[in-house]
Amino acid sequence: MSMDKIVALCKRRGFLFPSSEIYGGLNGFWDYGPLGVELKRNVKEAWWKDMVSGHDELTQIEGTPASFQMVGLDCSIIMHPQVWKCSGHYDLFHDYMVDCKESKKRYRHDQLRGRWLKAKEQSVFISSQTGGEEGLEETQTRALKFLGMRNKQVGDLEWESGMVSLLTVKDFSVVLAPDATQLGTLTEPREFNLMFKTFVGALAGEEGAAFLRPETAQGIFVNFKNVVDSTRVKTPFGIAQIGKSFRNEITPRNFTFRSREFEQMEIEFFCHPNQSQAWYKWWRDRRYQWYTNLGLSPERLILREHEPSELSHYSCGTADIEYAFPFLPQGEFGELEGIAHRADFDLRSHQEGKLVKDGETLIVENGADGKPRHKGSGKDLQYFDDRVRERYWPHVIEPSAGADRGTLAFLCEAYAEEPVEGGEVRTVMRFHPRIAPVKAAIFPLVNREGMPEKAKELYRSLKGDFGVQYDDGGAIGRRYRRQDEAGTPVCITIDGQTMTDNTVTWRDRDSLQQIRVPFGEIETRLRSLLKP
RNA sequence: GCGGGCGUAGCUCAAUGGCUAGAGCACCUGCCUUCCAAGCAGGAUGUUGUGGGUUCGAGUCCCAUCGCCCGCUCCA
Repeated sequence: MSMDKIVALCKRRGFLFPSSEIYGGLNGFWDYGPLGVELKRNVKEAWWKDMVSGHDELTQIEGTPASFQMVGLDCSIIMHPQVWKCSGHYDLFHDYMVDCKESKKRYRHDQLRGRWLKAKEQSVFISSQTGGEEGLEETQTRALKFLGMRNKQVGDLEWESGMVSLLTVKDFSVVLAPDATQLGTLTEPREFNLMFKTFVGALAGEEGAAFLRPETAQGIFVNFKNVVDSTRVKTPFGIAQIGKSFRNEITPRNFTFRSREFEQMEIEFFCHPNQSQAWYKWWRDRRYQWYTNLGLSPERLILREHEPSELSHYSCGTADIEYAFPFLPQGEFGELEGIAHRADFDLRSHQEGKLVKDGETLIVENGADGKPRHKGSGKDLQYFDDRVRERYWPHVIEPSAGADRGTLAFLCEAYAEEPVEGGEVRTVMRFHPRIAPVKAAIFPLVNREGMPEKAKELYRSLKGDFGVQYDDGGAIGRRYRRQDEAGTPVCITIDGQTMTDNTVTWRDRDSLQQIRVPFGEIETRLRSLLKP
């Protein structure tokens, strides 16, 4: 299925528009139109209902170690800057980059290193991206080439230092960049920030610098104590949040898949360390199931467990739920959701200071001065279980879903073109009724003989409880096709027979079947269609 | 960030540097219409992505810029 057609339908029918389009658009930002906003709201509401408000904490679900509670949260987008230092985002997302004017390549300033070499009466810095033995070899080869010497003249090279970081180099005019043939092709280091920087207070200045959150999860961790103290939740329990996040993606691409402003649906699930592996597996499988329940085909949806080498420094298990988007090459998948076992990394980091892995354990990362690199809050974020009088940092399972990515996957999955009688091709969005933007359309078969009045009466009676549309424009077939493109599961037509026996035509979007349904059954039928 | 391609009506596309930028579909109004984009009559639709330049004359040629797509890079 071609992505172009899906994008075109989204634009034409009002699912998605480029942001600020009349001014030429803005790369990495998108707007949801009238149909799109309903679709995305339905996705978010299905998630919130299935994960939070509809959760039964009294009953133990089969396959889980225990019953559990779920509560929600909605925290501010701008938080104390220290949050992002302790979470690791500041270090991970905040780099200085240097560009090579000759090779057009870009490097992280702190990742380049090299050796000083005496050459032609001056000192030059032969740089490399690799360290260790490999780096020594590489700088040697490059030095020979740069000086136009033969391999057997290796012994004549006059090295003035071992491998040192580019950070120690002040004068870039004597640096040979890793892919350059001449000196001084690197630009000055430029700040490269994947987090959106902003300023709190009317007066711009570094002391007011802050960041738009790159994820919603940290708001949950920093409110962990507040929630525990205010709600009587006991482990195991989860805190959920839906909200906007912001990342300065280098290459926004693939429609809304990689946007700079996006919405997340995240859960931090706090449990006893002994049970965390069991919970991790259960959440992973449950979240996969959620997507298939809402219509994503298992043929296009995979649950991919990360290789140990792929894992973040703190994680002891991560799985991605990935969808075979039409814009990806055959056999490739794009991430919809990550389910990570984060252990006690976050709570401890916000208490003690940013942690790093030391062998199998996590310790506070120290700066050059021997003090914590990023100081924590110092607040006790341990959980005290007064049922067994035990104090501990709960381990955390984090199912983190992209609302826009999920919505995009549902759009791609729903899109279908199929031949119909008469050689025509019909375009239909086969949304699960729960997420369909419009639940039912109401038509009078013709605009006379009391049909419009009867149809409007039905429309008004349903409008309060369901997203329904009224349409009396053009021929009936045209109206059906219009609703097919919007993904409306049911069209209800008031016709001549309605006037005599009080039944309507109930037309199914996918099968095109028409049945007669008594007026009084309409609401019940719609309701059962929308059951989870 | 680099390289390539593209940008004309809501959509698909025309228009040799030269007349008022057209056609089909879709859309709107009316008529007609008893079930899957039917018919008839009429109607509206454009700063040719944007800004400069060359030219008597630019949708067409040049430059810049924005956006989209593809590949690389980057990121994870």
